[in-house]
Amino acid sequence: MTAKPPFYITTAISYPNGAPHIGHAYEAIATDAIARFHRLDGRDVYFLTGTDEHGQKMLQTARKEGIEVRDLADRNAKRFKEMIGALNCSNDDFIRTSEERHYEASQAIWKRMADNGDIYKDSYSGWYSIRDEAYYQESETELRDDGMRYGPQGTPVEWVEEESYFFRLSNYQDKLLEHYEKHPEFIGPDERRNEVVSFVKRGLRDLSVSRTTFDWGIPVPGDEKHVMYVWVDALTNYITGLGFPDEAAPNWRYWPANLHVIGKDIVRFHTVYWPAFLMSAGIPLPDRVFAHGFLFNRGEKMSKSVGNVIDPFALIGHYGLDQVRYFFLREVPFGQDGNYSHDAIVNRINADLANDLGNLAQRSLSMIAKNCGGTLPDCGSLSNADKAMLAQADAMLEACRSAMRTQAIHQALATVWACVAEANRYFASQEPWVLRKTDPARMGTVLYVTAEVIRQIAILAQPAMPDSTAKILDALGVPEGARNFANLGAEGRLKSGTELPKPQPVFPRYVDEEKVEGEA
RNA sequence: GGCGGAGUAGCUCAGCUGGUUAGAGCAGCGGAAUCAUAAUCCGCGUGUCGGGGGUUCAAGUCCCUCCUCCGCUACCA
Repeated sequence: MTAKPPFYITTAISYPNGAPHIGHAYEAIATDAIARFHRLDGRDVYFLTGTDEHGQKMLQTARKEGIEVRDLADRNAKRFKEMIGALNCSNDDFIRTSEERHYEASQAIWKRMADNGDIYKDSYSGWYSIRDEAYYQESETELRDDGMRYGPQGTPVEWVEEESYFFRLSNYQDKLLEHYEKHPEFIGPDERRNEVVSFVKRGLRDLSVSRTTFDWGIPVPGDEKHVMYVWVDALTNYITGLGFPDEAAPNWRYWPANLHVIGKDIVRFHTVYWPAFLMSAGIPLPDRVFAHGFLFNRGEKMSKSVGNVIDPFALIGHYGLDQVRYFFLREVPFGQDGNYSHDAIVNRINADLANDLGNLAQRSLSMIAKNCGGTLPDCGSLSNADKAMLAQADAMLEACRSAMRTQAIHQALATVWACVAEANRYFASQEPWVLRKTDPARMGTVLYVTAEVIRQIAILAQPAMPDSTAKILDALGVPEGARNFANLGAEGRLKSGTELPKPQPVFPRYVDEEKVEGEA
């Protein structure tokens, strides 16, 4: 018995200056599915998610609401944590950057970078927009008739000079390029890697990593009027979560991370700044950073003004949690942008879940209940059709693994649903309802084969739909301890004679109540 | 402007290093069956493979050019 190999996976941490939205939910669902996949495949998985709570925007939001920033952080972080729970995520921890442990970790990595000579004090100046919380090049700004200067977002800017610590990012250009070269899998999808490489090739400037204009952040060690600017603070969460700087901590063995799942908008921070920080601090680099796309509601970007902001809690309340998880994972090629609409969700729920899988399980299990005394029938000698059906089911695991190596979750599910479709064809062509009268033993074999195929389908669909697949596996009499990928294939075949509970439909059809609410 | 990607059936997309009548899912139309959640199964596509030119015995697949769309082009996360 060898120890399970570790697998450390993270989501980006969410900025909780507002309520969680569908984008946050999507990232959490996808990361959870990947985590569950590897857990079922025999890895020792550690899954971290959380909130990134510092910065000026949090302060501004708190001021606007007339509350203390820490209270705002507490309130909203709680809501994000609730969302993670409501989505049935299997995370091992939920980190908040306002926690004491994170202050320790961030100051430790800062010191290591400073000890390595990569941090120096200088002054930072430029046209600053308070509203954007960003500096701009003079060329990006314009002087308008009112005598005020405006930034590219149309917000007023003012000339600011600020003392700041800098990180010598410029020293890491060659090292980073070499790393991308030697580890082509470091950035995914591939299109993102090309963008990053071309960005780094243009040359890197040193990075401002502290601020003195606000104090809601982690103090710079030895110079407390500075707080760390977002990059060091936020990215460090990935090692805080494992006990850094205590490298003897029990969870430190999970580092380096196998996978950081992030949105495409923060690719640079994770594939340029983060590895440079880690190199500087003498910490090994993560294996891979994968950027997913954005979700659009009927082709439109979600925005408050358009009024199409979808609350994840409302969504899962309306369609069902596993239905929503399945929809996003199956419908959107992971890594690309995706569209969702009420019609698209209903279509997936009814076609893939209710009609194809749910109905297949129900029709076969009902026959077993009615014609085989409620126990799993004997498996007689196998016909070529039986063998072909089982072979396709047995082959799913390798195809899914191959897809999941590049986070192609949608492809893994497509593989499973191709088997669902084949099982429906198999069932229809074998006509067990006819065999019931002509050859009951043969009917038993067909029902056995069908049940066995459903078993494997359900096991492989667990990462996407943990609760629903558990119900199916219960209905098949599969013990709790026999639901891992190790139980797939010929070794794990269903045992004839097992008593089965009375079958219950698992995936109800979604019936449109004549176009009501839920304008999803 | 520079670099990169994309434009294939009503919709969403597969089509690797060029080679039999260009495919899948969904939607649509017709039929079969009745075990099942009116679910399932079978059959049905005359698509200018964005436009034009070229290379080749042969191009959706290579080259040139044009059009359209998208991403990246550093410090909001």
